[in-house]
Amino acid sequence: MAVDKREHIMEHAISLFADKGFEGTSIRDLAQVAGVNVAMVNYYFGSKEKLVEAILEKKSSYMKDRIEELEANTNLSELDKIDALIEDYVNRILNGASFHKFLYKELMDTKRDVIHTFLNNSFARNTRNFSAIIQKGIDKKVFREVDPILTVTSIIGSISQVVVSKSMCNQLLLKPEGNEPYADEAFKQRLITHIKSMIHAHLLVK
Amino acid sequence: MAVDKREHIMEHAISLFADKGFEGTSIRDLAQVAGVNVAMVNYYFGSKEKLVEAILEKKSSYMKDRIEELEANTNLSELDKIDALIEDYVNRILNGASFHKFLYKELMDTKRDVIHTFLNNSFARNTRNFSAIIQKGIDKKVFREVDPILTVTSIIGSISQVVVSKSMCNQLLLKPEGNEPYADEAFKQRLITHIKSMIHAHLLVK
DNA sequence: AAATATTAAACAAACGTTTGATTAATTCAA
DNA sequence: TTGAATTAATCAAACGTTTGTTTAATATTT
Repeated sequence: MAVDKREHIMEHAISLFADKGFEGTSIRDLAQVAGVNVAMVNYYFGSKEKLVEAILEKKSSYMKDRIEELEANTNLSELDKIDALIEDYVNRILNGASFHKFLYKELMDTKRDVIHTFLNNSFARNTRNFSAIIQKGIDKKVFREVDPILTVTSIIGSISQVVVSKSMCNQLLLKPEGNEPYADEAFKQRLITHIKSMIHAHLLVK
Repeated sequence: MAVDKREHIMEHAISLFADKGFEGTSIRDLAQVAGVNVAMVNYYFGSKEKLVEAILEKKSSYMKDRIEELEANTNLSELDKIDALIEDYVNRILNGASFHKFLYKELMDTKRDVIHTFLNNSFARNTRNFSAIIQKGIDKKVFREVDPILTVTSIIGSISQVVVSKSMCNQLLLKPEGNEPYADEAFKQRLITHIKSMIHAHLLVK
């Protein structure tokens, strides 16, 4: 049961950190929500900060492998690779919306330096690797001479913007408060379609 | 000196809240950085939370007025209005990068309910008003039948993504740590050019 | 002199963490 | 397979700090 309980605590921590922030979530809050004793967090993870590191270690190879795999793939066209990445990003980010929100908060936060640096490097490397695919398409003269880094920034930014606030999202979709937009397959598809359409026009059109 | 000191405290608060978060910034931190006594924050603002409300009240008509003004304007084409808004957003957000980061964190955070609700409504309303301009362009058959809400989401998301982390931004621009990318006029222009180019292709091309 | 601004000190509450006792699970010789 | 020995897990209580805030005295302005 030991491993299960660790993950049980981590899942609740992700959701609380996403909504209330790291400092905004007390270990007593977390313990209560997760249904464990206050001492358990320090027992299993050593400290509140190490809990964050454990969460990142567990969850954070994230898109890295997928991007590098696609970058190396020689069968797919650059446009196919970008389409695949758009789909993957939307699915990964929307399915793990709380985790992504939590990542984002930590990325913005300079307080926990090791974590801040780690996340900055991860995000920057993923963006760079992704943009290398676009650059290859430009070199092959399949794509227009767009700004590869900022194009990737727009893709990630489009998805992240959606995930920043559930209630803003519901307002924009004209859904009632309490709706779960990120779990809605139709919305996921709508977002994928929009981003693909925008990026295709951006990359391909004269 | 009273008003000046109030604003002096607010400016330092914005920058600290942006980097360390609301709960991550103690009043003692703030007082020291701002060079005032700990009691001054409560003396001038009443509480730490009311300090946030004062900051929002001061700074947060933000883009609302500009969007509504442009929406009502009958001289400009829809495309001109969108271009104007892209420029305004980039300039406003990058010039007030700390403030925007702080806004974003509060938008993501559900802990302070009044503020969370207020910001959600503001962001949603701005997005809706902005998208109404796009909708009008679609109705006039000047624009393609794009997704207006998600198109605005992409514009705002593209800019926000840049502002989320200064060190990620510097890494991507191949600038040394410590560089101030948001103050760089050339980068601002590069971002404006990219977004305009992407959105134009998205809106206009068959 | 009255009102406003500033201060150091003190407040209770909440914080992350540790403790020492208790229970549950596992190990392993008989 | 049993039952003592060892380890792991859980708990309530307490620890020392830090937190936001208040106080009461002092300084400055008006």
